[in-house]
Amino acid sequence: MALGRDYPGQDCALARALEVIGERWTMLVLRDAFYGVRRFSDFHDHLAAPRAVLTERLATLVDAGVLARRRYQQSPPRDEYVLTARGRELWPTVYTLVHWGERHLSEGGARRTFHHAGCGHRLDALGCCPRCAASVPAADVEIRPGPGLSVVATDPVSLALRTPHRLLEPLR
Amino acid sequence: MALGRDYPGQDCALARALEVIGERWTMLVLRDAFYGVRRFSDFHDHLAAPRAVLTERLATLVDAGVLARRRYQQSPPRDEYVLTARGRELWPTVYTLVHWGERHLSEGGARRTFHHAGCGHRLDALGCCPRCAASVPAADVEIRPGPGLSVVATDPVSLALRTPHRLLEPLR
DNA sequence: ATCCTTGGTTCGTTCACTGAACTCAGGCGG
DNA sequence: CCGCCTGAGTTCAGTGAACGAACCAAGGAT
Repeated sequence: MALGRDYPGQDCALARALEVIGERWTMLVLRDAFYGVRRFSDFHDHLAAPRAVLTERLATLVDAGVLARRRYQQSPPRDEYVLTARGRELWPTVYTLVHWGERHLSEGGARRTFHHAGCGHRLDALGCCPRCAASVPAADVEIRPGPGLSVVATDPVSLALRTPHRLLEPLR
Repeated sequence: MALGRDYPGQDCALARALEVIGERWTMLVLRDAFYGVRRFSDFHDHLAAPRAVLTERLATLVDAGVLARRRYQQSPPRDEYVLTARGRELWPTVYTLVHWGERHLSEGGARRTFHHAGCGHRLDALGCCPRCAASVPAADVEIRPGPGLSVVATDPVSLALRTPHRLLEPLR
């Protein structure tokens, strides 16, 4: 009990949330899940996190009801990890943090831009469409490569994200 | 949790942001800063994080321009840590994560509720006021104790947060 | 029969977090 | 002047988590 991934004694919803999504790599796993990544090997190729850590994080997220593990083919048996409704509600958190990073820590312009898939307008700081004056759920967001995106990554996920893509749609 | 510092190879604003605020305890430090905590000993008493970790996290946040270290008295020399404009822009991230935790991980009702200080209405999922139909900056948010808040904590910060309080205002 | 792919598990090394003790400087009470 | 208190750290040994490379297994494909 001495060490741990939890925050005992913090009577706070933020601490509870961080026990689920605050561990190293977890937010990047969620980001990839929103981008359409669903398979273990794609998460691994794109993140370059140790496999054991990835296994553990995916299990934690499934236990918390953020991801669901689904069999998508029987032979050979293969599972994929998809966001649940509860997981999709984390989109504002992921988006606002990406937006903050783009604003304050990105030299050379945005790496990716996010648009309302209906009208094409770029989302504001909270993930709302300034034209439609409404918040945009993840399923209606289109992600596009931005001017600051480097071109060195060669893994399939990075390549797929070089073209505009709707969130939550599987990459392949 | 033992977070490493950085995410090399991730050409992504989220990874850059997590290198600043993704380490263990850092988000809770920011939450406390929004709640009005400014002094090292108050952070320490409220969080119960090891002093060495707290020292390092505060230094990282100051280096990143999220917090500013300010001398508030000369004799004896004492500094306080206050959110900068850049740090205050993290409010939507902190709020949406607290909101998600309250919705999905809090038994027995919300621990704290957040209101538009102008009109008293409770904020929605993105931190906007449903009455005024506008996003509410941290300085205009009032935090109130909720029905799920336990009463066991006895540190000065927890006690001060038993009464409604405007964000960013110093606790004492 | 052998190789390849997917999705892991195992394991030794390295590194970050923990808690307790220690430091230091400036008041303060007697 | 002496000892004690407070705020704000620093130091350090012990431990648990992350790392990465190797290994494993089931089911095709050649």
